[in-house]
Amino acid sequence: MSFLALCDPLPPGLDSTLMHATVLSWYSAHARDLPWRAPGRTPWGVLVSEIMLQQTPVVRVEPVWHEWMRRWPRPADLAAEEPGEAIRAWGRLGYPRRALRLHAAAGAIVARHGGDVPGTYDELIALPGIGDYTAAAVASFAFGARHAVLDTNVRRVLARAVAGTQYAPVAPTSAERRLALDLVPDGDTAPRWAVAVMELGALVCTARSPRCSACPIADQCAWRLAGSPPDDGPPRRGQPWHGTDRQVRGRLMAILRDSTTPVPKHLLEATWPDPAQRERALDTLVADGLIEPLDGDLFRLPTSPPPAGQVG
DNA sequence: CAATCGTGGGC
DNA sequence: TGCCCAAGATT
Repeated sequence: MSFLALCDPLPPGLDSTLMHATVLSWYSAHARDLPWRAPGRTPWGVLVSEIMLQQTPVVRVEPVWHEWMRRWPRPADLAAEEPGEAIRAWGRLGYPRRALRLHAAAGAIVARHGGDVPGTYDELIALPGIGDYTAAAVASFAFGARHAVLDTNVRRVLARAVAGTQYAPVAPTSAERRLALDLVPDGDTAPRWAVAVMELGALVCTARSPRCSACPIADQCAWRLAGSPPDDGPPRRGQPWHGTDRQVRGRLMAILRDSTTPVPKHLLEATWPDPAQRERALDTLVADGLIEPLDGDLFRLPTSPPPAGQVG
């Protein structure tokens, strides 16, 4: 049983009121001026930003987000577009399945919700590509709901400040969820608290070299008060890259993205020397609905949505 | 539940 | 240079 699991509802000695005040004050002074946080933001803009930000840094997302908002200011605009155009406009953000799922989510928003992004967690998480984090984030940021918005930043801040460990567990635990929810203040401060903790993790309480000297809660941080002990958990495995199917898929997608006309298969052969692996990558991309095979050994980005239920 | 799924920048 | 990491979701 973990340290957190022993604490109900909050760890003894944790002054959550002080933590709220300190973090919220810090956020007022240091929050980044991001477009999806601007006063005129729409729920759709928030949703698009959250999907793009999954595993992708802010600096790379910003220009693509602007272009998407310009082209597809409402869910219905994207839904009316070919899925391949969403994939193309995704550019090099990575994980292009997100673009396909976002396109499918736009369709579902039109079909189920009259074209308006739904405001509840349950409705949001039912959309393709939206999981626990994104549903909570959109419900909170765009609609003011009270949720535990548990992303990698928040998990790291709470692991350090409250649990006293350098890193959060590999996967979110029920104890983490309960702690995060218990810490969300009541009333209309909830969404601001959520974004403030996230921002603290992104700018100060970073994974590798935390800037504790600039941290507003350094004097409350359990990890720091314990002498910043190194993580004692199992080593975190990095994902292999060179030689993997992901690398091959990436190269194939790059070619197809950059071509507005169907690409002959022989032009794809230059991407990878191993024919078997190349074929496998091509097959899985077709199966994923990310590319479309045509007669005559031609391939292109998809012009019509994959069969219902396939995107996911 | 562990594996899979892109990409590029910083240290 | 190679490794680690970035607002996860899905099966």
